[in-house]
Amino acid sequence: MPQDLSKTYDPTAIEDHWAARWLEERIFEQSSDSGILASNHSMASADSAYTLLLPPPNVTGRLHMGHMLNQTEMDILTRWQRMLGGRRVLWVPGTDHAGIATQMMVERQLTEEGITRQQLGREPFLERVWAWKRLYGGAILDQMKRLGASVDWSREYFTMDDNLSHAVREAFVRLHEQGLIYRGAYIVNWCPRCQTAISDLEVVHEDRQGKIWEIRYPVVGEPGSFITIATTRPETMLGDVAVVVHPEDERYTAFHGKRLLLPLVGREIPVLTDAWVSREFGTGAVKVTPAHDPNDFALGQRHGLQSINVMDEQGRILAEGSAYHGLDRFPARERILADLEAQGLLVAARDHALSVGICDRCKTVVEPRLSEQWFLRIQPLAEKAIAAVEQGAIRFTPDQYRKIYLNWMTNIHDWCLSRQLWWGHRIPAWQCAACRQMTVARETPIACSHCGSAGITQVSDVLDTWFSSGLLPVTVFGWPFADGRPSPDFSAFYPTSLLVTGFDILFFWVARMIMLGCWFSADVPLPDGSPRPLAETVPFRDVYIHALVRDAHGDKMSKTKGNVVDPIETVRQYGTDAVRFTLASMASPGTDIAFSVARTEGNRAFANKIWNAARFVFLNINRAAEAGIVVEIASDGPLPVLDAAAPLEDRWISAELHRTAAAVNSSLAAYRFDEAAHALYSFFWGSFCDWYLEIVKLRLQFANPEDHATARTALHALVAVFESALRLLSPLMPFLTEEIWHALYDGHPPARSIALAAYPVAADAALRDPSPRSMEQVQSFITETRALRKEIGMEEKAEAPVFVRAPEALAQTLQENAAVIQRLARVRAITFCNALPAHLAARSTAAFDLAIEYERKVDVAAERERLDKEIARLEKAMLGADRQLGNPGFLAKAPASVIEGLQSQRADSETLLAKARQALAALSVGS
RNA sequence: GGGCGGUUAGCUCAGUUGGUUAGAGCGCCUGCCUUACAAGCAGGAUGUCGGGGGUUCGAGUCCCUCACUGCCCA
Repeated sequence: MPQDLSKTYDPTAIEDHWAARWLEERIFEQSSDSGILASNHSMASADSAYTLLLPPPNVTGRLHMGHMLNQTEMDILTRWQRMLGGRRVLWVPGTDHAGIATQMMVERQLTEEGITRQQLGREPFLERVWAWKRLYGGAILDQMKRLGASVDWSREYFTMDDNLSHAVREAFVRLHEQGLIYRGAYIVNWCPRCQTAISDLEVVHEDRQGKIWEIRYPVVGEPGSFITIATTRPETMLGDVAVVVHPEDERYTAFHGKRLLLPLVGREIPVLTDAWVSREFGTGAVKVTPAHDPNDFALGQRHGLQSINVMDEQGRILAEGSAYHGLDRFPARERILADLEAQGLLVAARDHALSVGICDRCKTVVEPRLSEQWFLRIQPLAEKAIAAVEQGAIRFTPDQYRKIYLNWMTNIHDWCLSRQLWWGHRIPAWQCAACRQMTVARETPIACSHCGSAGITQVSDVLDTWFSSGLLPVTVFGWPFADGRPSPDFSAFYPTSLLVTGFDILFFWVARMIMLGCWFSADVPLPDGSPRPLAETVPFRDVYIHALVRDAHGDKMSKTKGNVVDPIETVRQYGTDAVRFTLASMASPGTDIAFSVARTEGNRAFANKIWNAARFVFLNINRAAEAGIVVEIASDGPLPVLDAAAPLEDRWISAELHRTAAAVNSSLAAYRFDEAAHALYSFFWGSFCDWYLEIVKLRLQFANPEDHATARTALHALVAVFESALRLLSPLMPFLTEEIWHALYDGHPPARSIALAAYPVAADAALRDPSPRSMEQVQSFITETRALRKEIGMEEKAEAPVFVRAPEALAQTLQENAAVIQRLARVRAITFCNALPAHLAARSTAAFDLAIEYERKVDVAAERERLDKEIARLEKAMLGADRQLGNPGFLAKAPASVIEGLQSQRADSETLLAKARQALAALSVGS
C-alpha cells in the first residue's frame, strides 16, 4: 500500500529532505574505473562517459538566477543522461578563488579595522583570506546542495588547492620553456582603485559626455607663434614628449621640424609627422604621451620617443617639485586647465562624447598605464583553438556563437597574465638583485640561474584568475601526471562532453579553456596509447550557451533598479521544482529569459496538479487493496505497450506517453529545454489529468466483486502510465517525482532514487497505434456538447438527452464510448438518428451534428454574432482555398498531400458554412 | 565605426528544411466547491505576424529596404 501524501503539496518539506538524502547516499558520485557500465573494456574512454564541468562560481558569490538557470540546465541534462544509462555520468563541481573579488572582500574587512594589507604584510594577509574562505567560501555550494544539483561532491575542487596550484605552476613553466611567455613594459589597463593591471575584457566601455580642450603650445624661438592641440585628457600633458600632425596637412607644413615649449612644464618637445593622425579630429594636432595612451605608446615606439610616467599606481600625479604632484588625476585636470587659462593658452573647451573605460569590478575609470607585465604569446594557442572549432571538434549551440568565437579568436591579442594582487597563484619567477635576470622554475630556486647569485626574490605578481580556470578541464582530471602516464580520470573523462555557460564568459573562460586544453592535452596519448589527434584535445565537444535571466518585463536585473529576483527566496515560496520548470520552459536557445513570478506560480500549480493526481492514484490503490485487489506496480522498465484488446483510453494515454517520451528525448538532445517542458506539461495536465483520469474513474469501481476484473485492469494501466510519466518528468522536477515515486512504492522502490531508474524511451509500435484518432473523436464530441450546454445556459449539474447525426463509423465509436460521453459531457441518453429533431439547440462540426433536448435560454444576439463571425471566417477560408485550388501553378507544383489536405479542408468548410447559415436562419425563425 | 540579434495575442515567449484556417503560459470575461486538485473544473474573447517592396503556385518563415530596439567588438 502506498504511503499517504499530505493533502496539499508543500515543496519545502519534501525538498529539504531529499536534498539531504541524496548527499548522504552519495548517489551522484562516479569513479573513473567502475560504475554502471557492464562493459568488457579494460580501458575507460571519454566516449563512454557523459561529463560536464560546473562553471566554478566565485568563492565570494551568492547564487543568482543566472547560476540557477545554468545549473538547472546542467542538472536536467545529467539526470537525463544518467537515467538513459549506458554512459558514466559525471558532473564536477568547484569554486574559483576569484583574485580581485576575494581580495577586495578581505581588504574591506581590514579597512573597517583601520589597517591596510600593506601594513599587515603579504603572508598574514593571505592567512586572513584563507580564514575568510573557510568561513564564507562554501555558501554558494551549500545553496547548490539545497537545490539538489546532481554533482559528484566527492570531486569538489577549489582553484587554489595544492594539486591545482601545482598544475598552474607547471603550465606556466612549460609555456615559458616553450618561449611563449615574455615580460616587458607595455601599456595595460590599470585600475587605480584595485591597483592592478586588468585585461581588456575586464574593462567595460561607457559612452559619456566629456570635453575636448584646445591648448596652445608655443613654438620655441618664435614668439607669438604656436600650434593648437586638441585633447580630451589635458592632465597627461605633463608627460608629453611630442606633438604630431599629419604629414600632408598643409595647415602644419610650416611647423615640421620645429620645437615647442610644453606649457606648465617648460620642456622642449618636437613637432613630428605621422600618417596615423586624423586631420579631421580636433585641430589635427595631437599631443603625444606614450606612458598614458596605447596609441601614443605605439607612436612613441615608431618614432623612438621617451616615455614619461606622470601618474602613480593610484592615479595621482607624479611630478616631483611641481604644484600638481600628489593630486588625483581629476582635480589635477581642473588645476591644469585653470592654470592654462590664466596663461591664455586654453583657447576652447567643447562638449565631446567619448567612450570611457571602466573597471568592470569596481567601476573606477581605468587608466592606460605603462608597466612591466608578463604576457602569453597567444598566436600558437589560438591557431589550434581556431582549427578545433573550424573542424567541428567543438560545436556551439546556438551556432551563432561559433562565428563570434572565431571572430574574436582571429583578432586576439597577447594575454597579460600578471596581476598586482596578493591573492592568487604567484608567478613562479625570481628576479636576481645582481644581474636583474629572471629565473623561472617549477621548484623554488636557491640561486639565480643566470649568474648564480643567491640574491633572488620571487616576483610579487600573481596570475590572472582565468589562467587557472582556463586549465581546469585538464587539471581536474589529474594533469600533470606524476609518472608521465595519463591518469585514469583523464583517460575516462577527457574530453568532457559538454560545457553549459553564459555568453558573458565566452572569451574570458570558454575561449581560454579551448586554447589551454588543446595545448596541454596534445601530448597526452589516448587510452589505447595512440597519439591524440586535435579533435581529441578539445576540453569539451559541445558548448551550450544560454541567455541572460531578466526580470518579468525583460529588463536586466540590477541592484540599483531593485528588480533582482533572489532564486533562494523564490524557491522558498514556490519550490525548487517550480523554479526549475519555469527556467527550463523559457530556455529557448538564443533568447533571454524574462523570469516571471506569475509563471513560477503557474508551475507550482503544475506540481500541485501532479501531486493531486498521485493522491488520486494512491486513493484507488488503497480502495483496491481494501477490496482484496493487489496491484503490482510496474517496475521501472520500459514504457508499457498495450495491445488492441485494451480499452481505448488506456491505449490512447499509452500512445500519448510514448509520443511525449519521444518528444522529450529529442528535445533534450537538441538542448530544447522549453520544448521538453511543454511536452511534459501538456501531457500531465492536458492529457493525463484532464482526460484520462476522468475517463478511468468509470472503471475504478470496487464496491461490487463483478467489477473487480475491470477495475484491476484499469488500475494497472493507470499505475503503469503514471509511474513511467514520473520518470519522464524527473530530470525537470526531481524532488516532486522522487517523493511521489518513493511513496508509490511504499518506501521500497526498485532503486535508491528515481534518478537511478531507467528513462522512458518511446517504442515505435506504440507511436504507430491508430487509437488516438478514435479518442480524439470522442473528445471532440464531448467538447462540442459542453460548449452547446453553455451556449443554451444549461446548469452545470443538469443532464439532458442528446441526439447525434454522424456517419456509421463515427457513430459506432461514439456508441462504444457512450458511458464516457454521458459522464464527461453530463448527458443522459444518446440517440443516433438520420435527422435531428427540429427546434432543439444544435451544433455542428464537419464530422457530426448534435442537439440537446433542453429548454433553451439562448442569447439570440450573442448567438447571431457568433454565427456571423463563424460564417465570415469560413467564407474567408473558402475563398482562400478556392484561390489556391483554382491556380494551375499550385496544382502542378504543390505536393499531393498539401493539395489533398486543402481539398478536404475546403469540403469541411463548405459543410460547416452550410450548417452555420442554416443555424442562423433557424435562429431568426425561432426568435 | 564594425559585427550579431530581436520586432508574432494585454504581458512574456514558441513557431523545425517556405505548405492546409498561426500556438503556449500568464492575464481577461462567463458559469461552477462535479467526493485527486479553487494552487481546481468547464466554456469563451483576443493577432493586417513592425512598415514597404520583391522572389514563389504559395511567405510569420527566403531576399531587399526603412523604422524601432537590444547586445558584442573597436
